Amino acid sequence: MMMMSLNSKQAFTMAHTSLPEPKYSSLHSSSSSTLTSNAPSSSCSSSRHSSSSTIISSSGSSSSEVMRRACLPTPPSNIFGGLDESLLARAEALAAVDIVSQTKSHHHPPHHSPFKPDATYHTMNTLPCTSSSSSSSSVPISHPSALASHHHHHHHHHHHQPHQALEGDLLDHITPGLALGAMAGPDGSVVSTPAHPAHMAGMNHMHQAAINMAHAHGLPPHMGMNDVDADPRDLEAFAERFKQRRIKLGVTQADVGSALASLKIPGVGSLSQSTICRFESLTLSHNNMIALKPILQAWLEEAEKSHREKLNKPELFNGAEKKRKRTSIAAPEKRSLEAYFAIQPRPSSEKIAAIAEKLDLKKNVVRVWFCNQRQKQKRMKYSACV
DNA sequence: ATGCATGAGCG
DNA sequence: GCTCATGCATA
Repeated sequence: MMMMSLNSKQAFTMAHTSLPEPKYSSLHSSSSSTLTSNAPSSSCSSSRHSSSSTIISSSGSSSSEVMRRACLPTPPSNIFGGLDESLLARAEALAAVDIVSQTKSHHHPPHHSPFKPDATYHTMNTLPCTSSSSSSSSVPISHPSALASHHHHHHHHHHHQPHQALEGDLLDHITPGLALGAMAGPDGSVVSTPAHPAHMAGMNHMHQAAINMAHAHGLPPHMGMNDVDADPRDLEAFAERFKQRRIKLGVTQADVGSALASLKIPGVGSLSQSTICRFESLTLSHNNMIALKPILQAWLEEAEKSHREKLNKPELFNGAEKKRKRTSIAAPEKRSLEAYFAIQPRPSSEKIAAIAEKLDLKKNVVRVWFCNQRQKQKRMKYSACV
């Protein structure tokens, strides 16, 4: 498999209504709770979905994602005044149109499965799981101190609050449709993924204190708390250098992630390939970037040091359950969600429920989608900085 | 490289 | 129930 070169780096400067985002407490002491407490899950594949919108028809999501970010149909900000409904309707209409146009211009695998309502596909391959990087200890990093202290240059104007009226109307608008079309439980949500108790077996714990300790311990004095004030520009530069040097060392993102555990920095375990990738591409929050920087920098220095040693004397050693299902939201539904998001990024629970039913998705899926969408907006490159 | 998800912590 | 940091599963 080759990797896609699609880069998510698009310039994009824009004023989205930004975030109020005041605090940063974070810290993650992840514990290996094998419980399946939440996860409202729902019946796995079949179940309600009468909506004709086929789910499968979508697949070119990644590229569209980029486009999406690049050119968001930012709605006039006065929307909340009163034309919300019309706007929404319009957005949906547009979405519908898009669907059509896109559909025809779409290539697609010849094979067409009947279609899945939920669009969730499972792949349960039960690996004996002796995989190499099994240590799934996560590293809850974050810099309370950093955050708390002074840094952060977040400014942004905040956005106005949508009015309740909007919500009401919006719902009214929506509800009728689904009532007729699809039936679902009262709350529409229900069952869900079988719950995968096994997937987070070994997370570790950590506290901010530990992090601070980490700095006190193995990290160069000049970088510990200092990078607290790292400005976006520095982070970007570092990320870039990091990637370059990492590649030069012939190490993959995944390798870096698991190698972090070897640094033995108190409280620092391993990280996933995803996180390393996001760090390099700056698709993490500013704070997360700052928290990770010293750790990755420490790794980089260690790695280069040992690499040099190897070069000097190369001759000395020449030897040598079920898985989580990923829900897939079809393009049409996604467009609708985006339309809603443009109007109201933080829909109420009720509204989420209504949207979920209308799109024939699980409520939890919709809720999570909105959460993730909000997080995306906060990603470094496109929001807070620069 | 990214989409959808989990879970800690905080209200 | 949200925000955040992260991760698994996937394209």
